[in-house]
Amino acid sequence: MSKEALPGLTLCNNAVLRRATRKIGQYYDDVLAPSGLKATQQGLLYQIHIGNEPAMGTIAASLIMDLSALGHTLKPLIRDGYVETFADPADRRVKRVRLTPRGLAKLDEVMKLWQIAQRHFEEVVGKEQAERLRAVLDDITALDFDLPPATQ
Amino acid sequence: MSKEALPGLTLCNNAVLRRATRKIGQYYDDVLAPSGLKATQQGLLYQIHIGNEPAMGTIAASLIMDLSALGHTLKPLIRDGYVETFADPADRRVKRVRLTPRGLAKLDEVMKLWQIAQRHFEEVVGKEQAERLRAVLDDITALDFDLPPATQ
DNA sequence: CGTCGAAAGTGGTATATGCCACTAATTCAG
DNA sequence: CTGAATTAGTGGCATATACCACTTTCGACG
Repeated sequence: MSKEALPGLTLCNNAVLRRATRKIGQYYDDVLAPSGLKATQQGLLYQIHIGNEPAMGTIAASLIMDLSALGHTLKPLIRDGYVETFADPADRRVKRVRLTPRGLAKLDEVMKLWQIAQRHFEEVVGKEQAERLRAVLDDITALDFDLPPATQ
Repeated sequence: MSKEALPGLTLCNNAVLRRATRKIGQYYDDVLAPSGLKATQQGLLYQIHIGNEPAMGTIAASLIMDLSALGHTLKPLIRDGYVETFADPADRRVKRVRLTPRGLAKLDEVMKLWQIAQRHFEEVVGKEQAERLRAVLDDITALDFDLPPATQ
């Protein structure tokens, strides 16, 4: 009996998504490795870069990520001097984030690797297929799954 | 300028995948919450259940997950008495895994919640769309992205 | 104004995952 | 049969992510 005989592996939307994320994440991480950054960190630096000194809550919302998780994820980047934070003068509850010059340089460096990873990914998967995948994922991500539909 | 104006957010295959995984994972976790298990744990219990007292390496390979990561993930489940391990008599390097009776009961319980989550997900996303998504993700997951294509 | 509830983050705790160095058990070449 | 190479897991360390209880600020209201 081949492994394909196992049911369920491909039935759960969440499980399939997770598994794909591990695989693809592994691939991007491997390509970005020479920079010393993980793909998640590259993505976060980029997100900060394209934002206008975004507030933490803004970043978290964009990435659909828990605010506290973002705080934790940011720490290594602050520790390594790529990112710095400062209180919004208009509302001291708000903490804004920006790249340091060092962080900007690092982002340049890692984006070159990202382009290689992205290009090869699209070669292997197919540009159309990749585009379609991203579109579908974006659509789904934008949907509203109210909690329990009939958690009776 | 709307948030949609930001480039890149939807350009990186890995970032989009990760973001979707956070969102969908959140949803499944929420629905499974009454069981006390996370969706990852439900998936792992299920994987163990459908395997034939699978070896750790076998599980890790099926889930495309690092072997040591699997070991870590298994610990809470062992601690809570849902899962037990034993050495393969034929090859004592191999450690096999199985559900305890308690684990089997818990799996039954959580699978009911999973069905609710899964059903509602497919209602919201559309059955066809969900199937297509899983198929594409499976395809991509099966591909071989040799490391650096031209990491020059 | 003072009070009170909402909003934004922080810290602690727990799971999810990966890498690396190391150990134990097997396999295989000679 | 013995020593080298391989295979399966473990443990430590680091990042990724989430939830919850708190603290600090704001803003609204009487």
